[in-house]
Amino acid sequence: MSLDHILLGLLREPATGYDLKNVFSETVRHFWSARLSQIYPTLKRLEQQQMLRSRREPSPKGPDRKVYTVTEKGRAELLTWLRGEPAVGTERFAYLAQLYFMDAIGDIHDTRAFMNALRDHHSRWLAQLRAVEQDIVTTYGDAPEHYADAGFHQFAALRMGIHSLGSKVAWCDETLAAIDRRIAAHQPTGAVAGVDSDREGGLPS
Amino acid sequence: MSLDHILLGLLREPATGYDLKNVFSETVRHFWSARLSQIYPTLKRLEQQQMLRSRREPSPKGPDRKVYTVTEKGRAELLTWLRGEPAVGTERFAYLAQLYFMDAIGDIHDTRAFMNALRDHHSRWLAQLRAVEQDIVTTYGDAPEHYADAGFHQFAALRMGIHSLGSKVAWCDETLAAIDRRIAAHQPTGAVAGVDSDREGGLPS
DNA sequence: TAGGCCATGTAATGTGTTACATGATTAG
DNA sequence: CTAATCATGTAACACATTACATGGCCTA
Repeated sequence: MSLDHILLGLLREPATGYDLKNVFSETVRHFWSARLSQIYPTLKRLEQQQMLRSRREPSPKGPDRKVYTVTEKGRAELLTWLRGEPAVGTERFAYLAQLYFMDAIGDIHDTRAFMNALRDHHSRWLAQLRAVEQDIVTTYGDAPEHYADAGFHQFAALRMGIHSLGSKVAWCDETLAAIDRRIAAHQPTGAVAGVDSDREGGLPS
Repeated sequence: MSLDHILLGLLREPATGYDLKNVFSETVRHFWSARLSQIYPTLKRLEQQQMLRSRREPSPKGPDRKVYTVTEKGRAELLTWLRGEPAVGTERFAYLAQLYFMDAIGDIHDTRAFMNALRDHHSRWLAQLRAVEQDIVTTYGDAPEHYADAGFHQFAALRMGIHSLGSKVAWCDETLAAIDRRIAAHQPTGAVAGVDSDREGGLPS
């Protein structure tokens, strides 16, 4: 149900599906992904449910714009969601699933390459978030407690990304180091292949 | 597509849907969630696609068990997925979306309660993972580079959870402290309500 | 004139959740 | 006798992705 609420939240001011997609890719993308082709039907449905209202406007460039506004009912729904419990427990990390089963390949070098790619991905993303943070701090100062309400909340969400990605980069480094020790420990002794590749050798739950 | 692959990965040994659900809730649950009612149809589909094969067996207790085994095709599919790029970019944090828009409530105390609940959740979960880690270290030693292949990979996945949750607890603490400074800065001065609650006052992208 | 951006969507398919339905065995 | 665990699923609905479809305006 969250895309519904995100769109309601984003519609502080009237906007079109296209506008929302742009705002999305500038901000919300850091913690949520959605395609334009999902946004349009969702807006349509929210209008049917009287959460939104729309009017058509001519556009300077391109076809008519369909501008959406939140109704009272929509705002009430947004507030209900915001006042509810934190929506936890649905996190899914597909790449962790890959790592978890990666012993099936039977070559630790594949795992190394995988972790390297992950490190790279996370550290690029972290750099982006840090740049956004720098902009904010430069413009608004480094005391978020004095930001406007919206800014304060948005900054807090940004900080979570920075903490979280930082810890993931650290984890990648730790794991890469362990992989290297593992490779070093096995390679030079000329150990018999398969000695350690027992697929039954999992961990206890 | 990932539940498919997770089930293929989990089926190192033949097992039933019910067995898989149990293993799931003991291990994979840390990074993926799925209900039994999703597992059954998925197994059925994988069998139709010749990734799995099944046979019926009488059960000591309860109805017949339907035991699934991975076929060559299924194993090939698993390996293809494992050798692919890390599956990143689909992370969704519904609670961050809530926080991001929470200024709409207009009361920072709601945000405080929210962050507190979040801290609580994350620190409980962290404690669980640390307990699992303790068990492993006690049983297998503290040098994961010497674990068997499967254990090594599983331990690495566990470590990511510990890093990541630790950073989230730290983030909650940082944010709670900022909230408290914000409350302290506004409360005693008797500032005019709304002075800081300009909903236009977001952050630049 | 070619490619990108503005701006709208639909159709088909795939994935996931919730609720419902059944029934035997075992431990307290 | 009651509740938990074992063990199977279906049906309806909700949510998301991919591919397809259209077409004008602006810039290089």
